[in-house]
Amino acid sequence: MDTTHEVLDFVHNGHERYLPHLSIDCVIFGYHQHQLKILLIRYHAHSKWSLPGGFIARDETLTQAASRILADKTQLHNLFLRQFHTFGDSPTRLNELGARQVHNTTYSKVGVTIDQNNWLADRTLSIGYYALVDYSDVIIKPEFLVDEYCWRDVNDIPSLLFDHNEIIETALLTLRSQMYQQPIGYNLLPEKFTLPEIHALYETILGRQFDRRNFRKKLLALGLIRQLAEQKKIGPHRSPFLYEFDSETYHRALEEGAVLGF
Amino acid sequence: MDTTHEVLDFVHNGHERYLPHLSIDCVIFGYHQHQLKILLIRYHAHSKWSLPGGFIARDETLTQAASRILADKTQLHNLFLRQFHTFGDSPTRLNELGARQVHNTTYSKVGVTIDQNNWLADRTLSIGYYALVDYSDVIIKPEFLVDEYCWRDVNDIPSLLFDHNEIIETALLTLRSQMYQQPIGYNLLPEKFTLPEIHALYETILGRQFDRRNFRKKLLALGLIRQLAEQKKIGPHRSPFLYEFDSETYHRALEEGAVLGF
DNA sequence: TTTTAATACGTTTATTTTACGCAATAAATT
DNA sequence: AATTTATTGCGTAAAATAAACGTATTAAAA
Repeated sequence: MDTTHEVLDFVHNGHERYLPHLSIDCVIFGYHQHQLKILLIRYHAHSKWSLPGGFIARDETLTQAASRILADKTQLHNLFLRQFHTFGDSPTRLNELGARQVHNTTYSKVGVTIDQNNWLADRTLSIGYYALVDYSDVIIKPEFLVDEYCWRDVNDIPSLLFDHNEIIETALLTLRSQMYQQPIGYNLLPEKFTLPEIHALYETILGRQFDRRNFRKKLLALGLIRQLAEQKKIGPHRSPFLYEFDSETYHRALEEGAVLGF
Repeated sequence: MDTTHEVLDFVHNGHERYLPHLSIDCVIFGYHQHQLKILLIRYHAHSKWSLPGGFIARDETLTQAASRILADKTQLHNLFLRQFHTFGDSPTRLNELGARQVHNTTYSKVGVTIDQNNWLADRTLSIGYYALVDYSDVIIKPEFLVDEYCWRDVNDIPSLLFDHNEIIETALLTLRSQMYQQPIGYNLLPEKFTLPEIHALYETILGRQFDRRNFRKKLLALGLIRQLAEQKKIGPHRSPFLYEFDSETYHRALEEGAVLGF
């Protein structure tokens, strides 16, 4: 939606294309060099930030909808994306009047008022998805109704609209718990990577430290990674070896789980 | 809904009370004496069985809706109940014509046809919840539109309506994975229970064996259970001691997780 | 050549898990 | 009353895993 005309059409006829009462909210975790951030957006004329989200088209699957919304925001495809919870308990979701006021602030940009009968004024449950991206790869495409974007550190999230703080909390718990069981987030590494790189990835996402030497032993023992003959040049220090994933073990671990057990 | 009149009102005016496009499906696991079963229902005039489910009232939270639906089916309250996934990918959910035919078979009982514009004919996503009950406690209340009920062993589930087989598969995976992390299912035991009782509970739900002696050591080491002075009389064999939960450790384990690690 | 800061590749110790052995006991059987 | 049977209680030894840590190697700069 890039023009006033498109937004007006969405407000008045969106319910023909999208399912009402349901939205998707995306917690997009952005990892880069020892930092884990979340993409937030600020809708027009709002002071509070929100999670990026969208609606489910009537003719697409739920997974397609989530992928499309994620791709719209990041311009990236085939990202790691997982559903984690559906939110329908918060008072801010039940209070239609409050939700309508929030929408009216946003849509004031196109001079339209969401009345009680508008489909956007309905009570809406939200299906939460989380994604993992390298935030240095993301190119934000400005959206008509969004004033600002930012990457905020997971430990420094401000008070957000609706129940979005709770959504982030649940997403982070899910991500961390799943990362202990499955080889998640490996799409954040290049094809060939060094031990310090994958080590930093784990430490950052899980928010704790791992002994370098035990970490290496564990991944090798699980057969998840394979050491290559090549080394990487990294400035003034000893050159670390490059590793690659053993794709068979990797995919088996994704399906059946491979307990890291640190 | 017990009468034709109530059903007709539901078909024609249900969208005023309930959110369209969304349903809740409940996988009700029934445990009893070394058996784990799932409650299935057969809607009027159908050959295939389904999961029990329902809709979300406009003025209740998602959790309230799931609890209400579960209580309606089992006549039991305060059961262990958890959301596990929202389903919106299956072709049987996207194909509105197919879904409408299924509804028409059911509602033929009251001589009404669901037309294309009826709210029940809309595409519907389903939020999956699972519950754990002692099936010997359950008193099924007959419903007007349901011809038959049954408890089927988890290892012997027939082909069900829509994507309900997939929903059960996901529920079972979730239940088992969560049971390794948290003290789940303890509401299936009496206040004071014996080691063989809790041992059988774990073996049955997780579908594998645990060494009796190591199992006891583990639960005691975690501080989850406390041995009492009392013993239980069990016919012709040695009297087992009774145990109770340490409620502090128990609740901490529910929140923070306590890895069983067998 | 020495220094610095990083990686590589161990070894040792502690802890946890797994596999069993065997005595105790309640009631039925001889 | 002793024996048998099926079960529970409690322990120990071995194996596997996790945690802690030592030290040589290496790349480049001082």
